[in-house]
Amino acid sequence: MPRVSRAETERNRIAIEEASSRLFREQGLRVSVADLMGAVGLTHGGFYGHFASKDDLAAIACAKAFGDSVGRWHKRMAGTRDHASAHAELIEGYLLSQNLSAVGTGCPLAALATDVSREPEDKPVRQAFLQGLEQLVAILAGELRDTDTVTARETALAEISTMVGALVLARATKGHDLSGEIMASAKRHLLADDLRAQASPNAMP
Amino acid sequence: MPRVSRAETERNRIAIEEASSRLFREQGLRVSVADLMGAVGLTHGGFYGHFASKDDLAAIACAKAFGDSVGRWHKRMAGTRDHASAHAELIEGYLLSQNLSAVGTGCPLAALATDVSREPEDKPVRQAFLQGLEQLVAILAGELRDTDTVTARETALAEISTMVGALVLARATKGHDLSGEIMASAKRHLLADDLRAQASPNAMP
DNA sequence: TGTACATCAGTGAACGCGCGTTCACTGATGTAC
DNA sequence: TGTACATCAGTGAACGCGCGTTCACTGATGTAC
Repeated sequence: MPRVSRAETERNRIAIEEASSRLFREQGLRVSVADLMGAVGLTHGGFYGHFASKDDLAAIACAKAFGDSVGRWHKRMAGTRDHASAHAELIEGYLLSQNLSAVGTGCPLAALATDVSREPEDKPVRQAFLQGLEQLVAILAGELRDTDTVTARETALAEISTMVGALVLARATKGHDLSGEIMASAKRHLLADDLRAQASPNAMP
Repeated sequence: MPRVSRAETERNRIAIEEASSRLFREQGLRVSVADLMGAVGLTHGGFYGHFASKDDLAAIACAKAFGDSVGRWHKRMAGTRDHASAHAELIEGYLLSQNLSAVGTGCPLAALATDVSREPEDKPVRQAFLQGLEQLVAILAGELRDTDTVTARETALAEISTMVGALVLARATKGHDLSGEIMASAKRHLLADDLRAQASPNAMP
């Protein structure tokens, strides 16, 4: 039954983007167009009525995944009393053990970084990834009141590296004790840094 | 010209393993059997004379990649005066900017973690990855003389998470300023921790 | 050392399958009157 | 509001291609005498 209403078409487009955002994170950018369309109950042929190419959708889906993360990070910080506790909340929320399995709804940095690094430089998904990473870095740095913004950014970059590395390694070793050890160790070290920062003169808001 | 000598056959097998170890890291576990064989000048049909399956070779190639890393880590530490400088050497050697491009000869943790995490639990490459990671953790923890071995292991796990995350994110943003910033920030934070550890009572060897 | 023959490493066609993208087609939606 | 018709979202076959694995075959290597 072809030719659906305009409202239905728009809903389909959004559904494809959402399903792709999830499936790309779960299975990588190699998921087939047929699988992406099938996930919302459509066939592959209609894909090009919505998107110029699979590469185009990859960039859109990647940006959408970062948008979800930004929203989740803001929501987590909403209930906190100060910058220090907001910062700790972000770290603890990121290194929750349940995030191990939640690849499709989880952080696109951990899910897509390696896939993106293997994409040619001109692919649009690289730009989406770069901008998404910058957004998350800015949020985390915003909760760090170090000596200056340069130091805050550097610290945020190092901390995000730790969080992403821990999640990626813990996922690769899922089912073994090491997996949980990695998550716990990363969390403990990041929060210990927090305590040191709070103890230092310019640490409090 | 089929049927080569036994010595030649053995050399071919080793060449396939070495090429695979490199190609899997560069392009992921999805590299085709034909490409792997083609990389050493053979055709795809002969593959199953050497290996039971592509999954089998993936585990062998992964283990080989970790073996290379272990060798490189030991070589780096060889010229150092004490545990603290050996530890710093490992961090600096890992976060060299030239490692950004050297995916095929670089650390399998950064190159393969996401691919491995997407493999089913029973695939042999997961075991090879787990054992390889444990080897690298043991080496790094061995250079950390914290209060006890448990703390050393925890610190090593957090540090390796930082190193892997930084390399993975820097590769995904290659060509942009952010890429170098990530590597530099991770290195600086890890080495700053080193100084704190050296200043603490049980830090020196 | 020389000969006859068994072995088996590597070849390339074939298996059934899936890939990204294109396109003629269908028929319900949207619109002009 | 009702009718006629143009639009176009989605379908499914088709394009050329590549996938992992199998297998009959080839002919140089290895071995038994």
